[in-house]
Amino acid sequence: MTSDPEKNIADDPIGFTQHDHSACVGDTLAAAEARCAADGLRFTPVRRRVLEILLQEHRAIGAYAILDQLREGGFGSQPPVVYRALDFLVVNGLAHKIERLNAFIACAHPSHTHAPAFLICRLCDAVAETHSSPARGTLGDAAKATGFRIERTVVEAEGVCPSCADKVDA
Amino acid sequence: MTSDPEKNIADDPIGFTQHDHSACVGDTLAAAEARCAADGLRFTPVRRRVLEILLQEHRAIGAYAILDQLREGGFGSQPPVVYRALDFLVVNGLAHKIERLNAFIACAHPSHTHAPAFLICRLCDAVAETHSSPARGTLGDAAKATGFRIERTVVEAEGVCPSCADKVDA
DNA sequence: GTTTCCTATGTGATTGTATAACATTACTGA
DNA sequence: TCAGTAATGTTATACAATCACATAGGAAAC
Repeated sequence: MTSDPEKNIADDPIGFTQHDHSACVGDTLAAAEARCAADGLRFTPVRRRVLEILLQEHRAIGAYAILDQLREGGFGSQPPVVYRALDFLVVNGLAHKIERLNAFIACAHPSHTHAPAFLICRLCDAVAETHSSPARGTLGDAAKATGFRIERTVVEAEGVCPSCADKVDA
Repeated sequence: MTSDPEKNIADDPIGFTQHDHSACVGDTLAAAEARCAADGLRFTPVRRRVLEILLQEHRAIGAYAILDQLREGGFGSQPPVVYRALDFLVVNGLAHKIERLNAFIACAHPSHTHAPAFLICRLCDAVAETHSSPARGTLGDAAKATGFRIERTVVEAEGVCPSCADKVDA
């Protein structure tokens, strides 16, 4: 499940589309660094490395898989190390947790705050990030009717991505 | 977190409303039994007991909490016992998993198939079930645009239920 | 420049969640 | 009755997350 370096350039499905992967890693990392500096947040080596791992993987990966990669880089190898870094990234909108998978993924749109939603392929585990406004629509109506105050939403769709659908149909 | 028998009659918040709880347990259990018989499914003692536990609790509870209660009834006491029963209930629409909580809850509308959505109170852990049509709206549009085929959706809103909001404001 | 405080990290231990693998039992239908 | 399948029992283990406490590092006050 480790990313193949051979595939890093313009050959990796993210959000089910192709793109220049190495550039996207570098760009996002630089953007994250800039934003942390601007907001007075400390973008420490561990946090940076964890975000880098998430960006390279470009699919949802579990905390312990991240930990394995951290270990190789000489960082602390105990679970709290990775969970603290992930918590920082999630709280500051640089990563998201996919509840369905108990796994994490780098945010695809870190620039603006949003209510993220995910499309999860059950065959290849690729995850595409989009956004939703669940507070509008049926759910929002139900909340309004009962007097429930929504603070945060989890919206995750499971199914088959176009690339895997092609393979299955073939 | 175990349900208090004293509260079982008409005094338990479900979906943030009051109702006759003992009747709802019995009725739902009977309905489940009837439906399994009709569909050729085996509503075995363990499965029945797990559904009963979920109905009595009427909030999301973890697999191991269920296991503790199973044990008392002389059922197998190993994790697979409860996970298999839960899987049966979830697959057949008699229970749902709340991904956000890694916990399970009896289905509130077992009669008709639906895309369930949940309102989760972060203060009292009460969970209300409603329904959504996430395939319509922003998420559906994104899926359509990328060619993703949605098979199942997880929609969970976290926030504060009306009852807890009253207490906080007071 | 040093002291102080707060934040972040390192580490060991533990708890909670979930599944793999395999043996055994029990229902169903030929 | 027998074979096949579905369900259960049980051991072990993998994966997920947190607690508690010690140590180090950076920022601000003095």
